[in-house]
Amino acid sequence: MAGVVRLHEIKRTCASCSLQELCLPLGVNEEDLKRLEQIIQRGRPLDKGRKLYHQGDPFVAIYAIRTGSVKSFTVGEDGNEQVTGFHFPGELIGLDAIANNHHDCTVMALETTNVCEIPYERLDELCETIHGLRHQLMRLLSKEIVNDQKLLLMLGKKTAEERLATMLLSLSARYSLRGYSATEFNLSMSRGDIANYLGLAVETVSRLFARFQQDGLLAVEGRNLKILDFSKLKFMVDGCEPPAKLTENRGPN
Amino acid sequence: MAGVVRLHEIKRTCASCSLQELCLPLGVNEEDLKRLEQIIQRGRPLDKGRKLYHQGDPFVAIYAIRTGSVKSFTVGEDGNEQVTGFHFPGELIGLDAIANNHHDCTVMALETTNVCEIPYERLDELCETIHGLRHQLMRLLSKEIVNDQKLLLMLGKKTAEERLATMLLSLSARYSLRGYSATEFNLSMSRGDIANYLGLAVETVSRLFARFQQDGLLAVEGRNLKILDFSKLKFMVDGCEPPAKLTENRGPN
DNA sequence: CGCAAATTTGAGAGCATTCAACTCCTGTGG
DNA sequence: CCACAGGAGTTGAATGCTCTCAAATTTGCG
Repeated sequence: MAGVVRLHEIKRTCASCSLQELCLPLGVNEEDLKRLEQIIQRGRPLDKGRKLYHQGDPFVAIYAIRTGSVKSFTVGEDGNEQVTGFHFPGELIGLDAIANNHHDCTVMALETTNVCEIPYERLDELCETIHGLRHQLMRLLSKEIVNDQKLLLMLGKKTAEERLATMLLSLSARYSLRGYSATEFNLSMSRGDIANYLGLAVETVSRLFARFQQDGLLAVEGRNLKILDFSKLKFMVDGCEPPAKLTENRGPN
Repeated sequence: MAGVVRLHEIKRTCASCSLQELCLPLGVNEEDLKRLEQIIQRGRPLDKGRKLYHQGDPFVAIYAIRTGSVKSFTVGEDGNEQVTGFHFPGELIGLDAIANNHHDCTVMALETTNVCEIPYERLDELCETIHGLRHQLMRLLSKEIVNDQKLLLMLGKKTAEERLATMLLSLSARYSLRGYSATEFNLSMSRGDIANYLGLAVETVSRLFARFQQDGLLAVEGRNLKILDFSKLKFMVDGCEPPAKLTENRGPN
């Protein structure tokens, strides 16, 4: 319906997409890629605050972020939110819906965001014959499990300080992978989202940013962030000890 | 090598397995099931404390618990453990290894445990032609993501009390699904494992058990557990409010 | 039976939360 | 252009939940 003006941008193909290597096409040959492209739909941009899908929505498709960023969160029966993740270009979302045939979380745009919609049934059909695609999809599912488990480790054991440091380094690494600066970037999520995600109070996050800045680790100005001391941040994350070689004296096997 | 005595037990088939409906075979027809069975290996039982695989081991197969139970845990660089889950008959483990081609956690038997070993490459081959199998595998992967995210919600926001209540109810439901009593069962994991899993100190868990018992919610005696008041436990888990209908006055979409 | 590990119990300390007030930023309407 | 409303973010003070340390007690197993 919209003008044809930036059709070239909207109809961008996987083959020409810079995110190929992070996304579903990884490991799929050129020919098969064309078949994949045929089932992918690219709608209009999602404005900030708009939802891609709601918790409870029937499962129809999975989505890849093309530009922008989103947060996903679940709402418990008691009504309060838990942010389960932030997602950036090249990342696949909606995979949790395969289990129960409906989405278990809501996904909301943190800024203007473009997504690729991949109807699951048709993707599944393609998986039958395209081995690489099948495997990459599995890998991405598996990766999400690994990620969640890392997050678990974090929420279970780490202090507020360690949690924030971990998140900042994760963001930095992800931006870096996508060709952006690893040291300076803009947070697309609010302090509230960060706090919720990390299982902390907003005030605590605010105080931590203040302290990190005071300690010369960061330069923070609203949502603009500059990392000044990577090594100290990493030091926080790893606990305390440098990678010591543990002499395993545990049981057999 | 072992005697032929209980061969009938060891060579038990999927078709005759009572866990069929919880496990990989769900949605696979009889004929295809035979093909699946052919690739599955059932080794000797794993004694308590033995490890099924180590963090870092190359990825060869996924496993289904047949009898017994296991815990899975990751060891951070700083050396401390995080228990990421407990697994019971019918549950598939090792799925996290698909992502990076090596296991990201260690799995240890909590009691004598039998597992079915399913070589991944051959499973993948079967997935090519057996649609139901492919879909079930995806579902199980997805389910694990959903589970982890629920756990995240728990560790992020809940109090110690709520965490333990949540875990007990989860165990109860799982035992019940497997045909055991929902109200009385034996914990195969130590207090330490529980504490670690829930992100609490051992002492806290111990005190909670004492308090729950004192409040008439449970009867605890070592690892034997009887749930006396389900509704109160559920009440704890849900936060506080009965399923109130929230008048959603949020944004559009 | 006896040691070692697991569990329980007690007391005190600390980190993060909660409550409260205030500032800053943004967008809207006069 | 400016005043104002409202949300987002910051800062301060006090409470409290959970942890840590310490020691007693029980359980499991050789």
